Amino acid sequence: MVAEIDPAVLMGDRALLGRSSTADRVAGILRTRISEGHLLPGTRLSEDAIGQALGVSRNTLREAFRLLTHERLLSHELNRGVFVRTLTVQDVVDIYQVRRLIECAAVRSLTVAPYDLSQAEAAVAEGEKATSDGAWADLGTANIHFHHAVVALAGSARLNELMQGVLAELRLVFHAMDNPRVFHEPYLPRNREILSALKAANIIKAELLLTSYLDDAEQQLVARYSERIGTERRP
Amino acid sequence: MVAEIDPAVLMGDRALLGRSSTADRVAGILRTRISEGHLLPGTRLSEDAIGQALGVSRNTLREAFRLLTHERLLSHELNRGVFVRTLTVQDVVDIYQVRRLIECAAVRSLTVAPYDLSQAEAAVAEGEKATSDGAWADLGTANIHFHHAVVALAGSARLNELMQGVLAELRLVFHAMDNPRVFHEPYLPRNREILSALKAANIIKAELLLTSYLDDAEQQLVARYSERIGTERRP
DNA sequence: CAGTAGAGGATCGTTGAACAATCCGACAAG
DNA sequence: CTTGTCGGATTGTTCAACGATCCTCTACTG
Repeated sequence: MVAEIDPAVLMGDRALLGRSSTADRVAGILRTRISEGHLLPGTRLSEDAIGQALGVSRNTLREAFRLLTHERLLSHELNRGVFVRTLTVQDVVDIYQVRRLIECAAVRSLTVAPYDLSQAEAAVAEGEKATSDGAWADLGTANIHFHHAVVALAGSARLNELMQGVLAELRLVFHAMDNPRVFHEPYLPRNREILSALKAANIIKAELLLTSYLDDAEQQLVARYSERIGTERRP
Repeated sequence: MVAEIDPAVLMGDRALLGRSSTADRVAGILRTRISEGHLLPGTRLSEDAIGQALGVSRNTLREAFRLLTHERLLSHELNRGVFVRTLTVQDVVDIYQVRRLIECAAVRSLTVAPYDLSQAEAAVAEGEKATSDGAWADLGTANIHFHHAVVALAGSARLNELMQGVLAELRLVFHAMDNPRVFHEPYLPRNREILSALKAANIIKAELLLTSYLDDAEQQLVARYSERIGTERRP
């Protein structure tokens, strides 16, 4: 009898194999364009124009739109087309409500000692590198990575996905901040502080730090965002 | 000047008005068919057959499939088609991990006294009516409604939507229970107990009850579901 | 002059057909 | 029993077309 192959070995390769589909690739392109701020909120995405630009059919493009609409990056208005989503202040408040509940719950769920903080550690390092490079947009990304890593501690695929979506939405709001440095930089040391508390297995402290972090960010963002929206009424 | 109409009055009608789109309606039909158990997990949904049966084009049907795939009710395998999702035991575990975190977090977030328990109250009543009618499938639905109401206490649209999806997935698992009565009935009084604790503003007790509820349900479901899957290997 | 009605153009929603790519099952060969 | 191959069936993708809907601009009426 020949030695059999452990099926688990091949599991990782499955993703490489299965991922194709033009619609997915188109969605990926648009997703990065949006999250990097090249397509600003409110922009209308014409099926004809984009389909022609990317060289895909309208049907395929519509499937890509559908994908991004469910990720809340696009909003779809019947017979009017799709637009890059414009978040309301209420959306921002809801996003932070979700973050408060889920991130804190993820931290509080850490009872067994050996939990893996390497992702969170890496995200903080990423943020410190971005700071020393003066790449403030990357700093925002690193902060997002850190909080994603915090949620990942709960070990739930569904929660990870939700958080990924929520944080992608949050990026749309970040683009309304005209000075990313003054907004993002103060939060980097706070992330490291949270990480330290987690390392020390001081769950209570970590949760308190996290809560105040989110409260402050929300307050700052809402204040800045609401006045920003007020000035943008006239295109 | 003609008397003006209060805009709020028309808000309710908007949903009726705005909802069109053949794809959405098709998705709705399939969604209820699946959640009510007429389409069992593993069933393959042929584009040709269903498109012809519902009288819609293949393209439109594919948009509907895309919708339901993102709701995790269908699984889409490239070049093979879409199937009614078959959850793994790992999925069930993840679903209960999500429920534990979110439902408990929602309860714990109740600090201000006047929170609205009418939805939860109604769900328990719905369950008691289903029990007295002997409608055990409705009892399962009522239990789901109760826990949805618990999450709704957090007041977050995004959390509500997540929970709706997770509970819809859970319905797929429930259909694998051959005796819905013995599975669902014991949980009804526990829901009422949780409701009572909430009414008395005893948050800590409510959270403890909720945790043990979810632990028990998960354990029972995993045990029953894993052996069920084992027997279904041969079609 | 203001306000409304209507025509026109642009875009979307949906359909049907077509072709290539891929998968599945059966059958034959080793 | 396993492996290779073939043909049918289904999906992935594109294209063209038509009706429906919305937006804008014009012209008419008071």
